[in-house]
Amino acid sequence: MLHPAFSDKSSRKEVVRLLTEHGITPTQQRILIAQEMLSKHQHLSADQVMQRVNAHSNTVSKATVYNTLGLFTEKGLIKEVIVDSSKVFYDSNTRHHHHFYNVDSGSLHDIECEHLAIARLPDPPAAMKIKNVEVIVRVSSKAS
Amino acid sequence: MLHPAFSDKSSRKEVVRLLTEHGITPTQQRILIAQEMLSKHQHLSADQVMQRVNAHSNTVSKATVYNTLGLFTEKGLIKEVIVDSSKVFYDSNTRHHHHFYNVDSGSLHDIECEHLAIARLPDPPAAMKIKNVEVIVRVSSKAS
DNA sequence: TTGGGTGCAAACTATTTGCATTCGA
DNA sequence: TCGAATGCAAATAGTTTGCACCCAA
Repeated sequence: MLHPAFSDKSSRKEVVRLLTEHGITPTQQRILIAQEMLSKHQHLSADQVMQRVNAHSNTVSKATVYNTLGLFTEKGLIKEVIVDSSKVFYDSNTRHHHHFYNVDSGSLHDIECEHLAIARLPDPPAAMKIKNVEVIVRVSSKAS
Repeated sequence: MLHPAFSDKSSRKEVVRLLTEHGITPTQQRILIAQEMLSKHQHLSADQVMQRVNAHSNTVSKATVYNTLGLFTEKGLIKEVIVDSSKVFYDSNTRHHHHFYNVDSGSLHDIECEHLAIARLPDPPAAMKIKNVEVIVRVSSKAS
């Protein structure tokens, strides 16, 4: 299941359209980062994005990667996943869903919403509204 | 609801017994940290523990606070709560439960297990076993 | 004496910030 | 042109590590 706006490895033109639609000025660096991040459903850390974008050339600085991923998140292009205290993951699947987190390998797997139901969610504290409900299922290898 | 082993603000003697029972050598610093952390059900960051322990005296270093909280977690005296990319919270409630996380104030509130049921949890990936299932309900003030 | 346990300063890592430079409309 | 975007360096904050010291066997 790919990003709503994509059907295969993102062409530059598709990426430019998508950024524009989300109110993001499509610059050279942002296009490179978006192509890497949105080409398929995946969970990448900022550092992984940095490495992939700069695998051949060396055109995007670390600060720009961080700032750009933050911008994409704010604009709703991607989502942050907080499961590990040591780093943030960015998820190109923006549909509401949950995660298996493999604590041995550090890898994430989606749990589609229709495969996990929450019954009896209590009311939030007074004067608060629910922003989202996230389920993290931490797994480890049976051996360990 | 207090820590299983406590009925009120922890006395030094109670803390020493609890540490010993969990296989932790009760040193001066560990006792101070345990008294602060375990006196009631609460969610504190390492930094908050540091400040409280050293509020009057200045006897425990930052590294020792981190190492000690890590040790307590490993020995099952407290639990880590990962809801915010900027810091880890430590929870003196070791029973299985979930959390409301107020993204405005950064405060956590327990959701007791019996108030939240999960239906249809899918099987974990092959050769993996479930370590825990954690639900985070992020809330914000209705106004914002 | 000696070896693991303890505590802390310093190191490390992820992330953010400030500002001079460059780019895109 | 000119404000927005970028890149870099340095700052920051949370956390981890390396090593001196201590204590029980």
